[in-house]
Amino acid sequence: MFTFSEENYLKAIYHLEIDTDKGVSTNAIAEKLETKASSVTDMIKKLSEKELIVYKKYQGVTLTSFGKKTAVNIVRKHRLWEVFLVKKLNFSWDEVHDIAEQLEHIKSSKLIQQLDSYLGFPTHDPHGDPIPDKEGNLKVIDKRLLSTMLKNERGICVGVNDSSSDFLKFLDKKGITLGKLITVLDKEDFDDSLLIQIDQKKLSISNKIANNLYLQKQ
Amino acid sequence: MFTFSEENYLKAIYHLEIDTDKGVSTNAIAEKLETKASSVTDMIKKLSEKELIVYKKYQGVTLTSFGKKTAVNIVRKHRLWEVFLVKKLNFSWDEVHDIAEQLEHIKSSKLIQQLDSYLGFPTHDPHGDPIPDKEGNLKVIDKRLLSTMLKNERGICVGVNDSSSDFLKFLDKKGITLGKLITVLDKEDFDDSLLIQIDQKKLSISNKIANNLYLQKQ
DNA sequence: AATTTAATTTAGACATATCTAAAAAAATAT
DNA sequence: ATATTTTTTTAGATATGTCTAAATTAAATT
Repeated sequence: MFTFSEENYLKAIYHLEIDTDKGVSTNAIAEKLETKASSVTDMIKKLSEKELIVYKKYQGVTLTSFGKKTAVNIVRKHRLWEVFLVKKLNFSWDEVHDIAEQLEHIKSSKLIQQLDSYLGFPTHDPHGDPIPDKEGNLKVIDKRLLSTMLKNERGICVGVNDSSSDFLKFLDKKGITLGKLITVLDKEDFDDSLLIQIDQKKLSISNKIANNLYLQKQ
Repeated sequence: MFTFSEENYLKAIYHLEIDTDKGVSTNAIAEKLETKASSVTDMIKKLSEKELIVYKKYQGVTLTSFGKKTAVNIVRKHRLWEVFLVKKLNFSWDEVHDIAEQLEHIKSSKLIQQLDSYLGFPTHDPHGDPIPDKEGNLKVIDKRLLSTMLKNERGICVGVNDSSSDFLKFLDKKGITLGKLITVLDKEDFDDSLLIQIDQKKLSISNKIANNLYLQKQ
């Protein structure tokens, strides 16, 4: 079907498209994939010939419906494998990304179908990101960044914006995991830091942290 | 570490080395991997530079201990994934080979360690082939081809020589699975076919079939 | 031992995916 | 509107892994 490289480009474009309404720029893709703009241009031509993306010179790219379907399927595989690693093989949520990056390229629709069923058709991965179903539909939940919440508001922690191992380990250390109830006790105007309540503890949280935590408002 | 292609060559050489005491020939590798001898020569040079194999022009190749260790690890991963697919994801034994060919290249020692533990440290894959342990040791069982057994001898079916989907489906159809007791009722000199007893049934088995079934003599 | 056949290697080509350096186009600033 | 900066593309190079066709070496046959 497609090469690993092609699949990685499609996934990158898919994620970048979510954050913008215009086309995705060559440089944005290069940055995301840690490669050079010239390499991106080369690959863009190839994906365009295969009708996975729409491309006009200097205009940025957008996924075709075929390209989007393909990209969503890769995301689906990535997130299902992450669930498998955490739920069945006892990995922690900060260890699974790199392995899932490999597993997402395994080609077998039956494999994914069976894995999905084996895991009980999960709707979210260990970081709270939604898992597309077989048709590519996402269960989007109404979530807000902790940084946008006001004093005395509260919500359940349902996701992270940054899945880096360092950030996730930090959350573990502070006892912040998905499903925990968080209440904003105070906001500090000076540095936008927050005083939050979680379990019995009070914690001071920097704006950078609050900008990477999603809550579902209660 | 190594590329998929390098790993596939190592695995092929490993399997071919078992059947011969001399070096493995270029043509044998080419046939096994369904590629051309010239491509094999190219790859041989590369593996030799990396000290995975010993190679002298026109002499055939042998794995170094480093090469063998690497190859055994790939075999280990392949067979563990096969067990996973059959035991956990309800695949049948004739469906797992191609998927395991992909999964065997996933790089993560922790993944394999956890998978091994999750599966209960299996010693054999769904086709009866032994799974090397972490150190690369194989539990070799004393098995004989059904075709070498004499009239009135019997044994437990413990493995197959040919893991092709067609052959395995044939065995399923005849009710021949690992663990079954098979008794040789008669041998036909004319075509070397066998009359065997399995469960309550009597079956006539061609020599080609008998040459691909391993029994553990009772 | 010479000849024929088979196996192996070399030479040169091609496709994929990447890169650097330079050129071209678009966006921004003066 | 012109000049400058940034973005994007092109041109040409490199590495991997493959191939065909030709040359070389080894093995088998007479």
